[in-house]
Amino acid sequence: MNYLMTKVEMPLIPVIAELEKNGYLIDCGFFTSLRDYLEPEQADILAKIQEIAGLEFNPNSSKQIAKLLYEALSLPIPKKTEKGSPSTDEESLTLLSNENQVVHKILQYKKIAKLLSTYCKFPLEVDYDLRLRPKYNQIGTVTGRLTATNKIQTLPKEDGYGIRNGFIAPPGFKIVAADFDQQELFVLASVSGDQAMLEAISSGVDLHGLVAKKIFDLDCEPNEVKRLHTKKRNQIKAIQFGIIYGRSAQSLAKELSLTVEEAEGLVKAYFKSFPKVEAFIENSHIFAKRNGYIVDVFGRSRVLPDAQRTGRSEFGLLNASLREAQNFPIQAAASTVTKLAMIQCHNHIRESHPQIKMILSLHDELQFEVPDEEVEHFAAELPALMTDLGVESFGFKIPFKVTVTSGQSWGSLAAHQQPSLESAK
DNA sequence: TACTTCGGCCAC
DNA sequence: AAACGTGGCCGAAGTA
Repeated sequence: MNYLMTKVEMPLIPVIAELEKNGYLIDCGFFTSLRDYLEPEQADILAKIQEIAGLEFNPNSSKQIAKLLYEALSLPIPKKTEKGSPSTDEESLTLLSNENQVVHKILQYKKIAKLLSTYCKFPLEVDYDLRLRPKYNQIGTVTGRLTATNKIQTLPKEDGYGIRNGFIAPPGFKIVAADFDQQELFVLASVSGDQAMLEAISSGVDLHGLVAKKIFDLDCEPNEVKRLHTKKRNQIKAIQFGIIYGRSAQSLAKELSLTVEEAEGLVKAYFKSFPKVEAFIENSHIFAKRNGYIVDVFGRSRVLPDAQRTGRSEFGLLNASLREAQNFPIQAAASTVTKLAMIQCHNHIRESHPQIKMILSLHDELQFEVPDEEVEHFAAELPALMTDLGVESFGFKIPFKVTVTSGQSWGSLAAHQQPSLESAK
């Protein structure tokens, strides 16, 4: 039997069962108060929009918005949807927001509508004990990641109202969260075997800052790049994420307000610094073209029949496949790393901390509900539990890094006091 | 009423 | 026309 089946997926089943049994405690009062605050706001904004557009106008309808903006008001169409209709998404509306006051109001309305329709209904979805119990799907993605119901994986971070504050620990308990730092970049460095990137990561400094310093030849410390050269650091950040996603120079250029040539130059400089990253990407493309599938270091595979297309008219399909081939070995291996960490945490809790509950798994993060008196101890144990995974033979020669935070709610997690790096060694 | 498609938007 | 990978889920509108 192969590794993934015997050491990952099968042992994970009882962990997921626990996760589903535990659920996440909800502060229902928080959400009903927020709803009661937002509903009149929404009604006010709707009234103002309807003054301009007519009484039966519904800003929840993209069709009606398009009709109003592009027909009645004859505003220019910034972009179209996949099917060719004039787009009314946030990006388009923001571009038009100076043209007409109603656009601004529609944007405000959409923000509130999203919160009310999607993120204020948890009180209706909790069980008798006020716990939300998402269902995890172990085979919900092609890459090995978990999927989950109840929007537990898509709670907004910067919504202005602190939605995450409504996800709480009971009295006498704290939420303890553990995140892998830059998990996918660690994976990329490891599976590509790029010595420069591995060293950059091992150094423990801000990775985007360090790479920006290297590529732009900055003369400050890597950890100061974020403050002193924010823009340059953001460019590197976009490039590094772009590599994980197979992003084109063209779309990088658009996001960073650069010319395509400038973006291409940056990517070139990046690859010059990390040659094995470039080779790894090329090899992923070549493998997928040759074989019609791709496989990661743990043996997880994905069929990619479109990678073998050759026709001119199939170029789009081919390229989409090659991006998938490029992303898969990174995202898939990262998902296995998280699953291994889940299994270790679960086993350790079962043996030593019967009061602790695992309550969330979110791609590169795990959360636990921990009795106050055990928080210190468990927080200190977590990094080793999640990083000593026995995966050296799969190419992971440098340890992953984990950051632990804790707090009364998901929205108020704060850095946990950690032992210094020196004493950890 | 039930289901599907579309446009849109939230996360990692 | 766009050109960024993996998803869930919302309301509107159309269809069975």
